[in-house]
Amino acid sequence: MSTSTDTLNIPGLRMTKQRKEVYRVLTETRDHPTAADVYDRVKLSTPGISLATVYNCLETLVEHKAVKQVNFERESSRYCPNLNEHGHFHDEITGTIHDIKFKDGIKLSDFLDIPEDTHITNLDITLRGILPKN
Amino acid sequence: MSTSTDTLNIPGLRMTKQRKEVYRVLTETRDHPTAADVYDRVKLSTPGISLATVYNCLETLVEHKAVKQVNFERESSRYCPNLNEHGHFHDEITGTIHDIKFKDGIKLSDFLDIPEDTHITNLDITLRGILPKN
DNA sequence: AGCCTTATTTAGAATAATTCTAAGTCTTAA
DNA sequence: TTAAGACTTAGAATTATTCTAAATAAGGCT
Ligand SMILES: [Mn+2]
Ligand SMILES: [Mn+2]
Ligand SMILES: [Zn+2]
Ligand SMILES: [Zn+2]
Repeated sequence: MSTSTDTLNIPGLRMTKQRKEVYRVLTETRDHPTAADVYDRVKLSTPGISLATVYNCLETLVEHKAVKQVNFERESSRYCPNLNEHGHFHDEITGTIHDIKFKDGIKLSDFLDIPEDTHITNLDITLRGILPKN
Repeated sequence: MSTSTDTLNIPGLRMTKQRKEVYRVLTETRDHPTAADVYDRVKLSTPGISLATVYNCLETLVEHKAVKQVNFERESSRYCPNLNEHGHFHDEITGTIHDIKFKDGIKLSDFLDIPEDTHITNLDITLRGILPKN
């Protein structure tokens, strides 16, 4: 919940102003913004940045596993700085997206029928729905 | 596993040749084809069909819950005639996509931390990985 | 500091999946 | 039969994203 003030550092990468700002925007408000959202926010502090650079920075951050890319259906990709394994819930009333934790100690094979020893490299769980007592 | 010979019938919809053929192609080979794949296959029996019509038919079938639309990351949508609730596994070696059953009697809240009484309208689970002894 | 090499950024063009538009065709129900 | 509406079609448009090529910035080294 608290904002880390550590500077992002990825070995072999130049921590340019643009990369730092894109990353800062993602950690500052964890609302799963799209690239266009990030662009709008970064422009406030870095007016000269281009949308291409925002896409480049996001791609770099994703490649280096500093953030996650999250897709809902065929909408624009969204970006998430939560590196813990988690799913996403899209609230149909408010439009907000919430991180969903997996129950502690649960294994994929506890709820999915997958062959023994399958090596899972990626797992995406996304839900849409309506929260109670809304 | 057996192919049903029942004709698809959706109340209020005209079962045109195009819709029947698109649906037949989807049930005939359950390999999760893209719209372009479906187009190629339907053209064999219905050479005059247009890609727009394939998209229209797929959209109609999805809207009426006769088939499911499945998305992997930002790839082209794929289509699946399996109406049981299931997830998808994308085999990174062969590129094939497999349906994944949920374990019997499992509830979402058994493995996900969601507020009580949340009304889930949609659930997407997709995995990528490598099968054993490949 | 000045110079060189390479990474990064940038604007704009290109791409690709999908959706839209408008016109033609088919179905169905009086 | 005929009119209304449903459906299909070709091609244009849209939109998120990626690509291209030129400009700039960052480091490393002297
Ligand atoms: Mn996210
Ligand atoms: Mn599928
Ligand atoms: Zn998240
Ligand atoms: Zn399926």
